[in-house]
Amino acid sequence: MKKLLDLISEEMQQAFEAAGYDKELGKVSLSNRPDLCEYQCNGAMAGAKKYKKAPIMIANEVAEKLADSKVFSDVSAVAPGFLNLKVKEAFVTDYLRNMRADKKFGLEEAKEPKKIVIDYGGPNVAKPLHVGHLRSAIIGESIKRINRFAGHEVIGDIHLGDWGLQMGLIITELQKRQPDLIYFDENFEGDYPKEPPFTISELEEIYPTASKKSKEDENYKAEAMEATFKLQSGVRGYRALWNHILAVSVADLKRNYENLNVDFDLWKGESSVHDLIPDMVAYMKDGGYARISEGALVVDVKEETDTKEIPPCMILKSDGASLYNTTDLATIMERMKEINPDEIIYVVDKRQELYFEQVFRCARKTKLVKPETELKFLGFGTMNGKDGKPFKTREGGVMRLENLIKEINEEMYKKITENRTVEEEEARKTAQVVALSAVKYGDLSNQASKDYIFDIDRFISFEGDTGPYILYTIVRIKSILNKYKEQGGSIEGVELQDAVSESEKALMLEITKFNSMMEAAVEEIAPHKICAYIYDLANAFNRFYHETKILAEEDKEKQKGWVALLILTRDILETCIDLLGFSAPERM
RNA sequence: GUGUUCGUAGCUCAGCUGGAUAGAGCAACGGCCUUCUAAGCCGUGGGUCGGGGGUUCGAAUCCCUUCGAGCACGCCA
Repeated sequence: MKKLLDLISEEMQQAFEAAGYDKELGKVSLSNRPDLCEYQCNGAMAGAKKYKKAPIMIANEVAEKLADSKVFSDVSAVAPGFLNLKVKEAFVTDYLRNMRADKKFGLEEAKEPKKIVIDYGGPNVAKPLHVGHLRSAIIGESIKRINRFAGHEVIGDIHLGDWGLQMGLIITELQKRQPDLIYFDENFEGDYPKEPPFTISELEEIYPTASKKSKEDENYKAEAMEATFKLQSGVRGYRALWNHILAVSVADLKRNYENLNVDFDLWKGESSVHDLIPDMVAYMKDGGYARISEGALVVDVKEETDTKEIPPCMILKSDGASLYNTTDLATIMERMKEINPDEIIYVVDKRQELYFEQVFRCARKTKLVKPETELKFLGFGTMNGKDGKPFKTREGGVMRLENLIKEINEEMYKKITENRTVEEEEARKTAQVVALSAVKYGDLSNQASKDYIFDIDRFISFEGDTGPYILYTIVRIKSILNKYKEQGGSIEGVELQDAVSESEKALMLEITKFNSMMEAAVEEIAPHKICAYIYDLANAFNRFYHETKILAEEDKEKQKGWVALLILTRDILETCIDLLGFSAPERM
């Protein structure tokens, strides 16, 4: 569907042309003076110079041509040359009817659907999720959904940190604690047990202990590196242990992400590409891309146009070991081979921007990707506490994600049960749903690239620009629709009617913005635009709600029109929050 | 040092490819419930858009400069 502003602009452009001016001048935008008009056109002022005419004269001539317009109910030329516009109710109604009939409420699906891989989440195996993982999960999930809605094929990959020294550390510590485990018996040739020799909580305790020891003790560190090497070279028992670690850890991660309403299509990790590394390194050497610098293997990625020094992209460390770059490049190689995406989006902490710039350039230069493959870095800012410094627990440690969510759920439960009687089970459930909206909306309503202040009290508030406020609005609509049905009304075949009040028209005009908003959100990868939109939409609805008694309306046709409007508003709001990654309860 | 992002109301944030009087929310104050969820709605006060220059008929927005803050700058991920 065409965007409303485009339709209006076309009408205006015809008028400009009819009056003898360049039609390009007839571009219409939203009014920035809602007290004066709904839309405005500034073309007369832009054309004043070209036609050596006072802008107001041009505006007047154009306005005359629009006297019988089917689109505008009011066109007035105002000094110094603004064209102030109001649209006809029927024109808006017609547009909304088309929106209702359209699957995507008027958003045109991508003409050439792209295959997009989104790399987000990025947790480490055997380490609990902490607040640092929250943004990547929330933003990545939303972007995945937004792109799918726009008609693209999207594959979400969690990209686990499941390889390297951290695994060696765990195995080493395990060996210290349980040296008799069959996995450490080099002569064992039978099948290893199916049950892991540890639980997730043990695992989560083992890693920090091992990490600490290795920092204090050289010998311990050497052992861990040895274990890492054995694992990577495929020693059976080590591989079997690693598989246990992975399985236990992934099960726990899945549970945690599920609570966040986040899921991944692929659970690949650094280990997935380990075997590809030798070939890739050989390819880079043979292709003449890589050279030795200070003992390390690097690919130069600086370009003529750089305003700063871009260091080369390191492929192998001077000790010959692989590093972050190596696995990331190998992952790109693997993705191109197995998925062949048109685009890969990395949802990563913005501090890694330079690093990814190097990786992207390297991938291009070495032709790991096609020239037309887009590699996008979506860096997000830090989640800070109220003091403006990185978010910490009260004790100053890193906050576990699970605990944070638990705490917020508890706060929300308290709020919900305050001054009202709700069944325990429903209250718990509702609290969880509303709490998730609070956290996600709190995060996504900020521009991803900026740091933001994580203020629980503000986010879980039901007042103002918050997730709970949006949910409350949806629940209100649902409640009216339910009561309407209880009264014997049918929602089948209800049809939108022309607005009869200011607030109703304002609500309808707000709804019409959906497709242009979505287009921008997709184009700019900007979930916060959806937040801003639904907040405005919720406000417009609540204003309308306040002055319109729907259930008490005598005129049944009028009432049906409102019911249709309610349904459309609800559907759009629910579609939007789904794109943000949360949902609304039936009651709250 | 180099690069980069940012600086908008007391606080937290919007502000699209330059347009009229710079917007929300919170906090403060004042109204509105015998009627669909008052977790709401309506209203009041609050601003040198960090400073200075420039481009333009017109700048929070574009350019330059300056001050201030964050972040990144080869063997961590």
